[in-house]
Amino acid sequence: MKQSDRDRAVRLLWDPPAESSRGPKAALSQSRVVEAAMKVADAEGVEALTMRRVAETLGSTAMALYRHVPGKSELLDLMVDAAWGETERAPKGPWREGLEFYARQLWQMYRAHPWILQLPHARRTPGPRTMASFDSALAVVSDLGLSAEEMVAVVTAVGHFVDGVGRTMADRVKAERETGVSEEAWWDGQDALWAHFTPDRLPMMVHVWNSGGYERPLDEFEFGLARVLDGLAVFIEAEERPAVRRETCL
Amino acid sequence: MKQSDRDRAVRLLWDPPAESSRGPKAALSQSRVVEAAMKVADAEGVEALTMRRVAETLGSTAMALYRHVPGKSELLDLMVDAAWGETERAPKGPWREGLEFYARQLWQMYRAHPWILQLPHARRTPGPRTMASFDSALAVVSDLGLSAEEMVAVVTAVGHFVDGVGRTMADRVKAERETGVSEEAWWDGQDALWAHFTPDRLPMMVHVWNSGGYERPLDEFEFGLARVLDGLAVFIEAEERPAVRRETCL
DNA sequence: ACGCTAGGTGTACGTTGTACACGGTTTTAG
DNA sequence: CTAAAACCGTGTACAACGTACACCTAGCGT
Repeated sequence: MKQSDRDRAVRLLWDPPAESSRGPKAALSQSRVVEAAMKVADAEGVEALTMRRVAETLGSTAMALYRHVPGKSELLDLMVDAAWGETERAPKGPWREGLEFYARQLWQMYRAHPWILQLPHARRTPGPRTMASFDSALAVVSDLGLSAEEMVAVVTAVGHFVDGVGRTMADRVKAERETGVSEEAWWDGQDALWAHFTPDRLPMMVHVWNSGGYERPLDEFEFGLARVLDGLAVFIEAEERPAVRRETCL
Repeated sequence: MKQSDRDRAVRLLWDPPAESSRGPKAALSQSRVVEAAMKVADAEGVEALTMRRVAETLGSTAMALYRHVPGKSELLDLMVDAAWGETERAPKGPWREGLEFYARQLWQMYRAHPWILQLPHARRTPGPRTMASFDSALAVVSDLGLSAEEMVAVVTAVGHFVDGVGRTMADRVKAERETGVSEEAWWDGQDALWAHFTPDRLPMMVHVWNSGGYERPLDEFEFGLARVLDGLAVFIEAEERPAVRRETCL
């Protein structure tokens, strides 16, 4: 990606597009394209999100979209920021409630728009609404005597956990939509697989299965979130914090 | 996916392929194809993983691969299980060391084969090596008086966190490979973006930035893992455990 | 009234997974 | 020893993808 492309992406997201007066009245607009694209992705998944399909739902042609959006990549940028725009900012108050609120907003966004988790995340130019949400999360942990690095680490730790559960959830939603088979029905049909789960090979797995460990599974999001917040509490409320400082991990 | 496809996928992973005696000597084999595919994915990313590209590295043609692997989807199944085969089983011992070991094995696998995190995960037929690793993780938490559901929840919570950091890491690796620009250099070149980060819009973000919160970031994996394990410790070592039971979250 | 500008269309290209028909090679059956 | 059967690898072909390019048309500013 060239510098010019990056700057264009920034303008696209941060400077609202000026509408022109000349030429024929536009049947489409940037926001209409973005909305239509989100509807397609919500209903049919990211793999159905093609320029032709979006155009079709708008009663237009693929190439018409390019008058309102520079390309598919930038369309995705706009869609992601629009999704963040639907989240609420974390409120001021006790850090634990605030972080939990942030996590639940994230989770809700991923449930409404699971395609976000199937998109590449790094190097995506962050939009104003994305940043506003992150800013509100930082505010939640701003009065705890944490260093700036620690504030960032705390918020991103929550984010990483929600990303992890979210991805699993998104994959399941996608599989159910594509196959029309529920998660439960799918595993029930795997007799050929179960035959290989023998006590000599997978002792714990078989034991857990026979103890009903998969009949009423704990909610993965609720359980994990509670643990993560407990762990952050240990860190935040410690008298002296360990110095877990290193160069960037990558 | 039809039942026959599922059963075939199971056989593919769990029953070692019998080699045939008739016909010309095979220049390729299933394991050679899988190895070559992993090398391509490691070096060039999952988007470069095309049948033609894999065949090319083997000095063969795309269609030749179909004699050894039913299709691309099954090839991915085999690749994933092969990657799990490179991990070590978590040792018996104190639960915290065991879970940490499991998390580090996961992390190491994701660093060696970041493409795993870009593949759909749900409904992938688990192979023997995948299951063996999971089984060893269950064994680590088997003597703590947890219920079967809780054992599963604890292990998957760790998995979800590592998945989350891993995905971020994988995206960064991919972006660096594709663009040839390091993460740091990329953000340095985003002057047009920084111009929009004003104190009135993003007060905390600007404050954190000015306090050097991004100069020496904490290691996201190490920091988060310590918090998650702390949180699990609170749960595991509690006198009475809360009953966080619900129907499946999805 | 005229021309510039911008919106929308149709065609075309290279790349993907893989179905299908084919030709060559080796082992087994008679 | 010969013929058949089984198997390996190749070449061609198709539909779907993002999008470059050339084109036509509608409407505002002069």
